[in-house]
Amino acid sequence: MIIRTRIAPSPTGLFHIGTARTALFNYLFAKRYGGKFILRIEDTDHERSKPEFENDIFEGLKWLGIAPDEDPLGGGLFGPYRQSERTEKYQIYLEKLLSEGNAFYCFHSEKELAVEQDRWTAERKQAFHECEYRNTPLKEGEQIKKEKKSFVIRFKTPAGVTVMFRDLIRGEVSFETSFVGDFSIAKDITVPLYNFAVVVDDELMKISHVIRGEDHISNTPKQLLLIEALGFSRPQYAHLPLILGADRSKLSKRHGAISLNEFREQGYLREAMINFMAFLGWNPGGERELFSLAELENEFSFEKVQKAGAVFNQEKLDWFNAHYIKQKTIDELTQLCAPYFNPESRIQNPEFLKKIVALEQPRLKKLSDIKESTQFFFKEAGYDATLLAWKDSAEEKTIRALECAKTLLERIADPFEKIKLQDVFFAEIDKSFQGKGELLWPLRVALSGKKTSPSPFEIIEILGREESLRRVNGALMNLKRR
RNA sequence: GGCGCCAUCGUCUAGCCUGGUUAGGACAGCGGCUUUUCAAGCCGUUAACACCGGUUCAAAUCCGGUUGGCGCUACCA
Repeated sequence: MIIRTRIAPSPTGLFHIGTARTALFNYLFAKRYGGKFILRIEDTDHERSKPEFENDIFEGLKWLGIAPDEDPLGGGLFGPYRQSERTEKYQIYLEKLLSEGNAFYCFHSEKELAVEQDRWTAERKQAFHECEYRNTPLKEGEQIKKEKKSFVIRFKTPAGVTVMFRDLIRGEVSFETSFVGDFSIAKDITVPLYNFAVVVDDELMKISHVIRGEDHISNTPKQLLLIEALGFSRPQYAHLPLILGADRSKLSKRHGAISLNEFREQGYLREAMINFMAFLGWNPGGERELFSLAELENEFSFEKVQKAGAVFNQEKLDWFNAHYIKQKTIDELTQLCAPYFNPESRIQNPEFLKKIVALEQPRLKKLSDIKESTQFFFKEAGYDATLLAWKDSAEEKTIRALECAKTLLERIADPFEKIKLQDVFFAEIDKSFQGKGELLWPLRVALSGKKTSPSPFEIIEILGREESLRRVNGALMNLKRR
């Protein structure tokens, strides 16, 4: 069998992390077995679909490096790949269902339906729709349709049947049709609804494996029923565990689902995103955690996919990101950081930028951190004077440390070499200091205004003697004024 | 409410299928080292089998139940 997997997002919102993870797993499975990965846009709901959201999906996939083999942009043998362009195809099967008596027109109003639902709830029963119109002959239905303005096409669900399927991740899952009800499949002959459209598309696009989120499990029996009525072939199913928020509920747009492109804008590397997402619900079993996309393609299997939902852990993502940032060469990293520098730094020459990127590399969690963490190279930052004191050392000691640094700086001729600078400092250091931290911490803060920054010697080297002296003096004044 | 899915450290998870482990790793936390500051790195450490029963010499592992969590419950996808 030729493996064909697909993702079918609806462009009604940004391309978020859950969809991206589903895409990744589809891609990995397809690549693992030499199959095709397809992107289909589910925009049957025209009003809610927006082109910019569709674009967000294309861009996100491209950025991750998991571009589909067939999609609305590049096309393919089974297009079109946008549901809004496939209406005639759905119509054929809708007519088939109708004429064979497997579907019917339902004329209940939304209000009537709501009343029925309330009744079921009150009786503590399943709230499915058992339609009185299910046995109305098609001819008669079409007649009523002319008079009534409100109607919907429903599937005539056979009663008392057990629908069973083998999920690649969960094993056997079964549903009783008596709990499914006569579900809607189209608003009209030219307006198909989700459950029906997917089934037709999957058949026509020869999809062999449907890999999607666990939230679709309860749609599966409906789709299976349609597949059977239409005489289609069943794909294999794999329902992925959900990605959860910190409160363990499904990550959704309204709470915490950040779009993939937002991660990119914040400066998360694609390598980190891929590695992190792969481990959200999957684990190869060994102790290794660092995998490239290519390595993932060779390792992926459904047996190693988790059944329970996975909480999205930003700290772990940051760790992956910091790791991949450290792997970059200075040239690569400088390029990646370029868009994040503040405006003043743009005018600097590339060699200078490379120097400060190299200095900050071990401290970077995401690329956008570069702006904030290198700002002090361009402009003296304001800071709280109490930050100047190392641990709990006394204020006069801090002042002494800075004065010591000042005299040393004044004595050294600019330009200087880093090693020499450090040697001079340590040779001349006032012996009354407990440890060198008492000198180095205040100096570093005076220069950078930050509690985490590169070494003072590295900063002085870049800032130069004059600017360094100015900042040390500034710190001194700051302290004495208090 | 109904239906479905699920249940190992705070989080991601290994182990479960094929019962016997000091229940392993990673992130975060904490402590230390780096006889020089912030990081980084390295080392160490805290911390879990939801509960109750059954089977068995032996249960995280097999079976049943309970509890809990989540998902779905549209003329959305």
